[in-house]
Amino acid sequence: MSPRSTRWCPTPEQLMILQELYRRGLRNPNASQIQNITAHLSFYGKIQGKSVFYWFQNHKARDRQKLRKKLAKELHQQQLLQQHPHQPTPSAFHQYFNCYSTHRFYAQDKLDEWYKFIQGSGACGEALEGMVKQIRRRADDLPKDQCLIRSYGHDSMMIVDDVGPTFPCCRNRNLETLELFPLRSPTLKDQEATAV
Amino acid sequence: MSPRSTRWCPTPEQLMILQELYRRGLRNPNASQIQNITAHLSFYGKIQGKSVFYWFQNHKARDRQKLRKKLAKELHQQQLLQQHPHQPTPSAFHQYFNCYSTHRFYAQDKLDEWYKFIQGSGACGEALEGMVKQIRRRADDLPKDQCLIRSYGHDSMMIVDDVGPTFPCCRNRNLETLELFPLRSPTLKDQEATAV
DNA sequence: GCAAATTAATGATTTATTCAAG
DNA sequence: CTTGAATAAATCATTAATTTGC
Repeated sequence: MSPRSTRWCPTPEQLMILQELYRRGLRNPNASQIQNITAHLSFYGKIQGKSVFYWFQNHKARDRQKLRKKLAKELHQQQLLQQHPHQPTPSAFHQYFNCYSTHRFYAQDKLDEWYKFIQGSGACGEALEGMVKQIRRRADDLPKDQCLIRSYGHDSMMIVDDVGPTFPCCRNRNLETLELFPLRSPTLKDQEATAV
Repeated sequence: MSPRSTRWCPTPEQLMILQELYRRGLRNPNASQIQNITAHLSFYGKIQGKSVFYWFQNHKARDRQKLRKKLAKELHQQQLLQQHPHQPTPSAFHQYFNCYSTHRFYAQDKLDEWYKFIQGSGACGEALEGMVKQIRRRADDLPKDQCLIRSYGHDSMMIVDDVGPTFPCCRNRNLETLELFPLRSPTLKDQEATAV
């Protein structure tokens, strides 16, 4: 690890300003514009002109990329619908399972549901294979009666509940056992974050 | 439709335990930690793992948010005192705009007034930024010739309604000009305005 | 005092960003 | 550069708390 980061770390204010400028349509600031913006932003924290330049480059690129992906996906969805109007499609599965990531808690029966869904989809692209593998991997090292897995997607979900009965041992414990919880000491990242 | 509550309502004991864990530095409990905590907490009342997960997410986020706001306010206050010793401060604006427990109806010219005030305050705290965002968002889908803005309490939320020809003063005004108000300072505004 | 109206707080969800591995 | 995993931010929704008008 390098002792000092050489990389620009935008403050919330700086980010807000940049985003606002972008939102209003600024895409390719010229030299003097960059200078001006940099001057303003430096009020909120150390910053160089190149950072402003890079920020707009990156932001624009990623914006476009996102848009392209979205359109491609929609198009693909439509095509699939036309071809196999009543079968679960890979992209449907993708939407269902893999849109974006969040920590969620799912019970075993939800897992089974997913397997069925994958099977029913009749699809076996690489993406689905990977997903199946992931599910299996996760499921394998989970307890039988309740599981905690990482999952994705929009759908409403089954949550592991009633942990009580499954842990009779805890019933008689008192608060002292809390001492046993492995308390993570704040990481550097956390400290930075709270120090902002 | 379930008539009963679906949302976890922490008991005082549960809350105390969670807060204590947080105080000791626990921020992102992993799966097994969550399971453990849930088991313990279920001794004091019904609770699901996801609630523990969410609690830490929310608590951490709101903790940071509070801290950020405080720091930003202090910093901003200082800056204002140094730069514009006799200009309206954020708290003055807050008083002006955010009187408790009133809802008032404002016409377009009032909106303009607010923009000017915000502008004049030279302020750029989160609260003001949020307000500008709100105003803009609402204003965007308003009819061109009339508007009605309703403001609620501390949180500076504004809701815009269409109320028919009640405010003749607004009839000929046009919201587009709102977009042109400078975000932070005249120079910035000029830049992006030309860039659009 | 009380009940309706309204605000504030916070649980729950979704979306965006960061970060690192391949 | 792409992708998956982790986290943070933004937002939605419900409940608790507060205020207000009678």
